[in-house]
Amino acid sequence: MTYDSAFSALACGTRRAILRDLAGSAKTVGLLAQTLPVSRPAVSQHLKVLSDAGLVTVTPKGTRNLYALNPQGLAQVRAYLDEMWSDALTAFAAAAQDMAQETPSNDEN
Amino acid sequence: MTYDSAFSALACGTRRAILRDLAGSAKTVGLLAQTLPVSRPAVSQHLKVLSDAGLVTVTPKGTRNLYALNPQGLAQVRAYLDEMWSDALTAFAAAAQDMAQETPSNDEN
DNA sequence: TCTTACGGTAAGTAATGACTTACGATTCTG
DNA sequence: CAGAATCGTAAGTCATTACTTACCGTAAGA
Repeated sequence: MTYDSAFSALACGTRRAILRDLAGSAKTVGLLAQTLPVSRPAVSQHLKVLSDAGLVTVTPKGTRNLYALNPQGLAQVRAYLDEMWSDALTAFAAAAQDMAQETPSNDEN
Repeated sequence: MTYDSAFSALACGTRRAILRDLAGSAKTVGLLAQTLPVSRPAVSQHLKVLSDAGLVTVTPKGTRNLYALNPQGLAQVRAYLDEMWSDALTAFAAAAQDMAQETPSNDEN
C-alpha cells in the first residue's frame, strides 16, 4: 500500500460509496452494482483500485467474488492522518505562543 | 470542506510534501517552493487546492502569504476514517462469526 | 455437454489534473 | 515616486481517470 494509491482511491465518490456499502457486510460485484448509478464493469474497475490500495479484500466463491473492507489498510491511512494531526496541533500551539510573545499583554498599535 | 476535495487534495504526493513542510511551522509560498522540485506557481496552485479543501489556512503578511496546517480540516478527515474503520471491524467480526457457524467445530468437506 | 450466470479485461472517449512559462497586481524599500 | 520582491492567475500541454460498450474466460446447473 502507498499513500498515493490509498488517498487516490478514497478521492472518488463512487469508491467511497462502495466502501460504505461494504461497511455493513461483504458483497459481490453484481450486488454492489445494483445499488450504484454506474455499470458493473465500472464497479469492477473501482474494486481493483481499492484492492490495489489495500482497502478491500477479495475471496472467490465459485463464480462470484466476495469483496470486504480491509481493516489493516484503513488503519494505515488513519495512522498517517493521526501523525500529521498531532504535528498540526503542536505547530498550532507554537504559533500561538509566538503570537503571544510578539504582543506581550499590551498591544502597541 | 467535502470529502471529495479533502481526499483529492491528499492524493497528490507534492501536496502531501507541502503538508509535511507545514507540519513544523507556517511558511511562505516561496520558502515552500525552494524545498520542492516544482515551480513556485505550481506550489501556489497546490496551496489553493489545500486551502479549498480546508486543510490549510492563509494569513497575509504584507506582500507575502503565510500558510499553515488547519487542524480542523485534518480532524474531519480523521473522523471519516475512524467511523469507517470501526464499521470495518464490526463487519469483520460478524464475518468471522458467520464463518464459525458455517463450520461448527468440525468441518464437513 | 450445453447453457446460463458472474465477473474481469480491452478499447475508446470526455473530463480532470499536475505541471510549465508568461503576465499582472500589490506591497515594502530606497 | 521608481524599482524590487512576492504572489496569484491565465493559457497551454501531456498524462491520468472515470466512465461506457463489447468481448472472453470460468464455474455452476439442467
